[in-house]
Amino acid sequence: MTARDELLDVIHEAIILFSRNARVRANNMYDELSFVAYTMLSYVGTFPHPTASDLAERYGLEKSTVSRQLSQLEADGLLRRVAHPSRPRTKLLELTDTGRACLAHVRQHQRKGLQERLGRWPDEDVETFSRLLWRFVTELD
Amino acid sequence: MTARDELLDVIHEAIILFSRNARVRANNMYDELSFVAYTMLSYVGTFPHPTASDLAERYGLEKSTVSRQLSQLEADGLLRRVAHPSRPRTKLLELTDTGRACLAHVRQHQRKGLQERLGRWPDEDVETFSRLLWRFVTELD
DNA sequence: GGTCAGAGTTGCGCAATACAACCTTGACAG
DNA sequence: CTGTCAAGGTTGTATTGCGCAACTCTGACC
Repeated sequence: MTARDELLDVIHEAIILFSRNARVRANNMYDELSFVAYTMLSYVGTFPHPTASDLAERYGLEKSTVSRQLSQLEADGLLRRVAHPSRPRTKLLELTDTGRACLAHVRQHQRKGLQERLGRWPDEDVETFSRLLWRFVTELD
Repeated sequence: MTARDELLDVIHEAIILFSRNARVRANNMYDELSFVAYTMLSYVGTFPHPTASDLAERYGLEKSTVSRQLSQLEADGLLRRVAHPSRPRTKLLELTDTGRACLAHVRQHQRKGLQERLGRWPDEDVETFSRLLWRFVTELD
């Protein structure tokens, strides 16, 4: 086993801890939103007027899954599905005011949590970590 | 919003992608093991003769969840629950030969996958990423 | 001897997800 | 003009992972 292999194993174990962790902490992210709910709201907040299919593609989910999640969010008054101006079967997603407020609130909360977690990290490490982590998650061909 | 806040937001979005990703890829990790199954086998492989409670604590899971997963693994012939020499109600976990082989196989596969994903990363970045990621996931007080 | 704590297991229910079947409507071939 | 098809979603059904609460043992301690 090469030195690089050992690094890969550390990364792999870290991924597992990471995922478990995320799953556990996910559902009390902030007790107004579940992990999935937040994920979707956040996407709509960042890329205005996406379709359900966009979401499905981005996160590798089934369209049925996305559909149901969106129904829930709509029922909760956090987003709307509005008709596409030209394509009739297509619906565009947009946040309601409540949704926007809720998102901002949770984001604030998240940022604070991360800040605490990285409290003693020097800026330089945070910068490096952010860059490498982002490269890692988007490195999918 | 400070520069650090922006980094935190990148990290946060990366975490989301990461988790979604992990969840999706998790279940066809290698079609012999589920994500949870692998997680537990791997732990037993690394820290010999743990108890179910050790697993629960490590991964922040309910003991009931762990118990059921272990039953499944035992039924599949991948591990055994053997009596603790002195504490009667306690059971120690150990891999069967099949379990060990299966674990080695999946690990090999994982390593290859990671290697491809990080193919063009210089050793130095892999080293840094490994170190920071590990620090991050274990930074939980 | 009676209560208690530790380690697990089981009953029950929920949430996220996939897969497959279906609906609706525009587009395009003949 | 009609028939087939693809795009975008929704609904039926089943599975999986998980938590909470109740329960079972069994040794320990007062």
